[in-house]
Amino acid sequence: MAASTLAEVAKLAGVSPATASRVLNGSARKPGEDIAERVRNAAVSLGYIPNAQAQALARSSSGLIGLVVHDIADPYFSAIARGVQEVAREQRRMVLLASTGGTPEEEREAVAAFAARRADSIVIAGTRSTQAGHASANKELAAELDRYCRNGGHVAVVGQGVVGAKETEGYHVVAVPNEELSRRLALDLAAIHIGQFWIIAGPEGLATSDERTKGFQRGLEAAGRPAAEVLRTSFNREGGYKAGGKLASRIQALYKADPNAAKPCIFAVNDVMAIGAAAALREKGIRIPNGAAIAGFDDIETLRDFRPALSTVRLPLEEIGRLATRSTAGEDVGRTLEVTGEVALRRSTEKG
Amino acid sequence: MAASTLAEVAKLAGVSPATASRVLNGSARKPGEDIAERVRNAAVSLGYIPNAQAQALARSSSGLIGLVVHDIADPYFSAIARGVQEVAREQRRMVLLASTGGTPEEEREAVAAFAARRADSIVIAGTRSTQAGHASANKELAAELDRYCRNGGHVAVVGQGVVGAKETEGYHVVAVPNEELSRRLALDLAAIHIGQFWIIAGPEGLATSDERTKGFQRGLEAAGRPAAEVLRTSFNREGGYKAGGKLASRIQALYKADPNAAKPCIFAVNDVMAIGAAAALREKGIRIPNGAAIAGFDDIETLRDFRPALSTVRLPLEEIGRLATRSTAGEDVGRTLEVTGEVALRRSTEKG
DNA sequence: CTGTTAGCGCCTTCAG
DNA sequence: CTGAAGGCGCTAACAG
Repeated sequence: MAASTLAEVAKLAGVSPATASRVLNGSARKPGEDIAERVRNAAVSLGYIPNAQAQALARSSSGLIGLVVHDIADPYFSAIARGVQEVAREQRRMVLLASTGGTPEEEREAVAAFAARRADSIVIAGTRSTQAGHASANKELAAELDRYCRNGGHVAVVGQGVVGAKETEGYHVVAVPNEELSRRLALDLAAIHIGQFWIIAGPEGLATSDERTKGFQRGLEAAGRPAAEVLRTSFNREGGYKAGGKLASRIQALYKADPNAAKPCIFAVNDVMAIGAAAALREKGIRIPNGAAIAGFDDIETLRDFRPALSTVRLPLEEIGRLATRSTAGEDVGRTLEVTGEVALRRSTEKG
Repeated sequence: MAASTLAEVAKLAGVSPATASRVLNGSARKPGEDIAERVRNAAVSLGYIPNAQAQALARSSSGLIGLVVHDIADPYFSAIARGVQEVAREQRRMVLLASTGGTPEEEREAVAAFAARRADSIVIAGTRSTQAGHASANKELAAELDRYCRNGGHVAVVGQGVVGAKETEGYHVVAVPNEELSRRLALDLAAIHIGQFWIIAGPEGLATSDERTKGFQRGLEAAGRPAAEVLRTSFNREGGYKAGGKLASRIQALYKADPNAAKPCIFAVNDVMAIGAAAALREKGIRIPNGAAIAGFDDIETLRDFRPALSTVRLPLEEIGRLATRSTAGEDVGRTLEVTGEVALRRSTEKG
């Protein structure tokens, strides 16, 4: 027993499929109320559900919006996803989800799959990687997107543009001022901490991580402080934990050499890493903020109840998702797709 | 410039569309290698991307799997979503996402939308509500699902079955033993805590919340303890925070009346609520676990670094997502779709 | 093994 | 205002 079709509804109502279509779906011209009534009744009694696939094929617009994230379980991405989902709902469209793991090659696959499904637009929330090994995959991703746009697709990239993507029609970037914000964070921290700085960063070439690292260093420099040593690790909680473990030993050595040494300050390029690092420090007996200060980036909602409260940079994640989605839907959000954030100093970096 | 079609590829290769289709897509019989080669070249040079909509229409199978959650930014759901996504990828299918907010009416809408898109299967991860006001919406949801199944769709519901849904072919329930697990949790807690118990629960009628509450009460009873008083609030962090605030006053009163009163123990029906409650208690100066013990449910990954470590019940969320997805894909996962969890006692409910 | 012929379910010109 | 006809892009029976 298959779902009933428009033709069946039409037959039951004693009209032509064309008329039935006009009644049931949003057509320009409305048939007479009497006949419309019959059609609607027929539709209900048959439990008619329009076949969106067929509609999409006929009007070449699917009402689908593709969302690419690294990992939907990562709170950073799920917050953005919520924003995307919200707008999609408002616009009566549906979200197609793809978690990729983060390589440009996987993202290209996802984009291709979305293109195959004729998604009207695509939002890419993953961060760009400029690692040498990813050069050719990046090029292919850019090519794929370019083709998608030329075929009338709209794409919005969160964070920074896709490496090598042409600024074609329909290609938007929701810029996140990572560098500027972490520069400010560094400035604020340098004002209260006289000790040494360390940065826990993601793998080299990960754009978001690189930008935040660079901005932080610039801030330190502006404050007349020496550059921080950078520990590279994976861009997630585990990475933070490992790096935290290493730093713990160094911090212990520091205090052993000089019990009155100035308290060091750690900047992890995202909150999840900061939390991991904090866990490692705690395990080694280093208390925060007494033995070391630590700050993150993103201001992940789920992590706000963490104690000591984590200093971080608040990013309007949901809003980013909404903005990205709107920008692909023709709604002119204004040329300036730059979002803003703000430094949030809390207990984890308290003085003293 | 529209995307090129199979017909164009065929023409360029000098073959019929049928042949081109056989080469490019997974057909049973493979054409000769020489001609296949030509077709492939033509496809590449035209940048051919098969139109999944058209394919779906023709073979009446979309490769789509619909996922219904209350809120994708809630770590409980995003963990399940990760599992779903994972399996979908393995099976080369795509995930359609719908966040509903949690009412049966919205879920019905989502299911209808998935049905319209001819999703091959649907996974519903939200919790059921048996509130009186939801009775008719539940009925409609059940009817919608039933129809979907009769039309050949597969559905998997996480947690508990949809109220009133018929046990038709293609309808699976991934049962979560909420009651049993919280019963065990209560038993374990009763063994170390002699004080009073409180339960912070969601709104009445929310199945998951009700099951966990009931199980906990049963456990207390089995341990020879009086039933715990239940505070109903919303099923999220805010709800936990509010309830925590109320309890804080009562706990303070308790200690004021008797400075040596036995420490009370709070069970929040999910981790996110527990964290909210803990935050409220802390703000009112009640320390955990010294002034009060608290436990949650779910063992949310992002919350594991919370201190004091939260006692909870570990649920294999990702596995649940995987299982649900597999069960809808014909892969016979075995009749027993019951997952298991385990009590995890940690510092937040430490004795003394 | 290839090509031809019908659809899949719907929308949208066109006539009537 | 309604109905008939063609087409969206692809697949799956049939012929050849």
